[in-house]
Amino acid sequence: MDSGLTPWVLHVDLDQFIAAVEVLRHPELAGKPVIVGGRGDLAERAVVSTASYEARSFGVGSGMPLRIAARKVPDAVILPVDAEAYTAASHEVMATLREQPGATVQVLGWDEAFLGIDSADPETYARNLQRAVLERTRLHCSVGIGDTLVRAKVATGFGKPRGVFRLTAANWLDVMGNRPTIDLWGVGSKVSRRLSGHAITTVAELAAADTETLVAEFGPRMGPWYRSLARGEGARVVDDTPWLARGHSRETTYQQDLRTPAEVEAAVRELVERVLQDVEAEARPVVGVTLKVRYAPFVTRSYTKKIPETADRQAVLWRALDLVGRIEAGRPVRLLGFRAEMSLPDGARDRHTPTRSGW
DNA sequence: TCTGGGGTCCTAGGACCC
DNA sequence: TCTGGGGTCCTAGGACCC
Repeated sequence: MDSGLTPWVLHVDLDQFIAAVEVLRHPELAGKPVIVGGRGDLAERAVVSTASYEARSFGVGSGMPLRIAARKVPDAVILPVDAEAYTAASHEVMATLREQPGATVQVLGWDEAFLGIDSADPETYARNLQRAVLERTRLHCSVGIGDTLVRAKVATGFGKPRGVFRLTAANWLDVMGNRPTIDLWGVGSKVSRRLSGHAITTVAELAAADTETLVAEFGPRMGPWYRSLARGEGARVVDDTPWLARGHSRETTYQQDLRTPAEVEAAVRELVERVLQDVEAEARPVVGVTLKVRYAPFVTRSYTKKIPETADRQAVLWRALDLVGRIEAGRPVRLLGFRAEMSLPDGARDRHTPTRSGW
C-alpha cells in the first residue's frame, strides 16, 4: 500500500538570528544596520557574531574584526553579545520544531537544525513550519529541503531569506555544478586552494575527480569524503540521539600579553578550574588534556598529554601545570586555551554526528 | 583590525613492539 | 652493515563549522 509519503530532510536556519533577537528587544533598530560582537566595545579585540542584512550590504560578515566592520558602516549600531538571550530564543525555536508532526529533530547550533519527516508535500510542510516559528518566536527562518543532509543544508542558502528551496539528486548538479568548491559545507579556503592545484575548481569537477588523486592529496578518509560532498551524497537519516560532548575547553585572548611564568601559571589554573566545572557536571572521566598557546603575534602551539581515567581533579591540574613547563621562556603569550577530553561510553562514537565521519 | 570562543574530526610521524 | 614489515599508541598540528 502506497501512502504517498516520502522521507525528507529539512534544514531550518533562522535568518540573521542574533541580530533579529536584538531587534525584537529594540524595535527602534528595525531596518538599521546592526552589528553584534564581543562586548560591543570598539576599543577591544573582538569579531562580528552576526550582522543584520542592512549591515551585510556594506560588506560586513561574521568573523570580521569589529573595528573593521565599524569602519565600513559608520552608522552601524554596535551591540554586545548576550548569549543568555539567544539561548532562550533558541530553546523556543527548537521546541517549536519538535512540535511539528512526525518530526525528528537534530539541533546543530543556536540557530539551525535538521528535521527528518515523511511527507508527500515537503514545501507545504516547510511553510507551515515557518509560520509556526514566526507565530511563537516572531523570528523568520529559511528552510532547505533535501534527500540527504548535505543537500538540505546547502539548499537553505538558496532559500534565504524567509524562503524554501529544494535540492535533490535531480537538480543538485544543475544548481551547484558550476559553483566553486568553497561553496560546499566542509570545504574551506585551504582545501579549495589545494583542490585548485589539481585543476579542480568547481563542484562538478570535484564530483568527477579521480579518487586516487584525492586520496593522495587528502588521505584515505578526507579524499573520498570531499568527492561525496561534491555529489551531495551522504546520510539521509536525521539522528536525534542526545548530544554527548567529546570534551570541554576554555580559551582566552588577553588584551595585554602575558609575560612572566607566574602570570601564565595563574591563567592556566583559572582556565583549568572553569573547564573542570563543565567536566564534573557530566561525571565522566578525563582521558586527555591539551594546552593551547598563541605566542604574540600569531604563532599557535598545542601540547597534549593522555591521562589515566582514574585521575582526579588534582591530577588533572598537575598535568596541566606540567604542560605549562613547555611554554617557551620569555616569549609573550597572547592566548591560552585548556581542553579536557572526556571518555565516551562504548559505541558512542559509532552513532551519527553532524560531522565528517558521520556522513 | 593583525584575526573570539566552543566545538569536532583527520593526518603525519615518532616510539615501541613483535 | 645499515636498516624488513606490520601493528598500535601517542603527540602535534591542521582544517572546518557555528
